[in-house]
Amino acid sequence: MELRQLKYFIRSAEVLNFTEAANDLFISQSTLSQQIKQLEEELGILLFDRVGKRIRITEAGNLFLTYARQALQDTKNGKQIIEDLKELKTGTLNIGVTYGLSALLTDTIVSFSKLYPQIKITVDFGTSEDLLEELKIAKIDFVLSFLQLPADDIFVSQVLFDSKLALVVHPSHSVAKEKTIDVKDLQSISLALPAKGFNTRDFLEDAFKKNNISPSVKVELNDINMLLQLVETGNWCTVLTMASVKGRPDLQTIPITGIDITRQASITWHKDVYRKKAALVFTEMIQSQKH
Amino acid sequence: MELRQLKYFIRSAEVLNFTEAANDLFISQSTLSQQIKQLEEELGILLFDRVGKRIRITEAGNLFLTYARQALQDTKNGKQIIEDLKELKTGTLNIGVTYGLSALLTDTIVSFSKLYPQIKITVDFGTSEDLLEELKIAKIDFVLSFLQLPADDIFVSQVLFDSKLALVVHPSHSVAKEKTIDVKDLQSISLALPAKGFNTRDFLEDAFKKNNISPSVKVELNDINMLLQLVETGNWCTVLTMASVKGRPDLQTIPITGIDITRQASITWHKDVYRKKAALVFTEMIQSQKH
DNA sequence: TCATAACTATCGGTATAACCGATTGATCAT
DNA sequence: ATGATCAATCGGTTATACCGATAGTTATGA
Repeated sequence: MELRQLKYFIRSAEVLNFTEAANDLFISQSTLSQQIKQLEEELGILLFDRVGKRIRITEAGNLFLTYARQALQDTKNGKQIIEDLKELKTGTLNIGVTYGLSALLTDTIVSFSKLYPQIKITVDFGTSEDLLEELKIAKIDFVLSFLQLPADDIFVSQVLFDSKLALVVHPSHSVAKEKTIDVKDLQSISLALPAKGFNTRDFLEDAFKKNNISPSVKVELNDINMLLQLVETGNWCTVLTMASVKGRPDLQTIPITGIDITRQASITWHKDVYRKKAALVFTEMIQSQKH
Repeated sequence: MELRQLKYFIRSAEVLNFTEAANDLFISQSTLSQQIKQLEEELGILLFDRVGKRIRITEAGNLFLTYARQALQDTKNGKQIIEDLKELKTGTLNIGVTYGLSALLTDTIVSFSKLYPQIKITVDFGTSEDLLEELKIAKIDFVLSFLQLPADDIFVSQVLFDSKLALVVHPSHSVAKEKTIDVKDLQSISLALPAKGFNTRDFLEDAFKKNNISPSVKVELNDINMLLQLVETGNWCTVLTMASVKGRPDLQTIPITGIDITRQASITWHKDVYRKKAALVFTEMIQSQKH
């Protein structure tokens, strides 16, 4: 039994005329006759009575017709949901994002949701390591993070935009009046930084080392929001990319001079995993936003 | 898209391993790979991610899986109902019967219904002409009637049993004490007979004519039950086949001598219409009953 | 690190069966 | 009667489902 035969059968049952049904189905009458016969043989029962030059559906045919129609409808529904998925009328988008880039997500999520309200979005915060592991098992569709050498060639990355590291201070802080700050001067400021292991912290640590600078780190935190809350008290400063402080107008960013500490925000995909349309559209929206 | 491909897809989704699925499906791995690919091309979307030597179902695949399963289930249901029909677990039996033979139906309906309680039975009473018309358009499965020349060769008939015509009287009637009655003596008895046009009446009329007998018909009725009710009053007698009075122990049948008035109960089928199993079993039960 | 096993994709060839046109045989309308 | 209509059948062609072999990849283990 094949869907083809069910289609033939249904049309034949509708018009009760093999010749006409065959025309409708764009096949020859002989083919239709054969296929119906084949279906009848498989079911072990006649679906039509051949009375004279007419056909009439049998009780069995009528009973079977319901199920044939249903089966065909199911395949149509299945096709439709795939179309919906392609047109972003359904589905789920699973985003992985590191803490440092979480701030830039908000705007895109808002506009994406407005355009495609039927798409469900889940956001997974985590360290790069955690997220790449999730990406590996396709738990998330892509990872937004700062660029790092791909440890595994099952991943491919592309750069979204550059974002410089800057000193983040509260306006009440004494250095808040400065237009810029030299990297050497960072040593004299009490800093609150992301905990070691955080991507940005490791990058910073590396940059300090290369410039023989030993900053005075007073607080380490594994949560960027808490970190920014501490900065808001005015007791500490921190160093983050500009992108990380997006949407926090109460805080001030002061460019750091004497060192090039530009990070590249990037998106990472699994090499082999199908890139669902929702993911492609979403990342295009991120890239088209100004940073 | 064909059911074959859906089966392949479903099994593949279940074991997430083409090689194993191919074994389960008794096809080669290459064939499975090709068929899945074909399905994916038709849907315009990947159903599986091929990551390394593994496959993983995509979001689209998961969505589609539900519908594929449903479609397949529908065909199974369709097959099952056909099987049930063959096994007499469902379906409808439409019986056409002339008034004269309606009495003999009761016992068979009772025992058939006991054996196959899920089969719905409808009984259509009517004249032979009406019933044969219904048989022609397959509104009924067969006709139980007294044998007559098949006016149309789209019908085929077979004899069920012989049934003699007899005088039907109520015990209170004056002739009730007689063991037999000669056909000539019928002329002296007030008769209530089926209306002209009724098969039995026409047969009787013909027999009377051939024997130069003119009975005194006092009442004509187009309903056998009403006729028998009249006979029960003791005021009239009637002439019917023995079969017609089956199940009426309150009435007495007196054989008519001096004339051979044997009728043949028969079953008539449409030549070309599929004989459903319920109908075949039912008629076999009728034939196996004693008359 | 290298070999091996496990797994999927692809290629070329074969066999099956879907398909067609022509024909037959039947029925229906005129 | 006669032609029109319709389904079944036959023989031949084409499409394709299928297979085995193989390539290419990844995971496993010595």
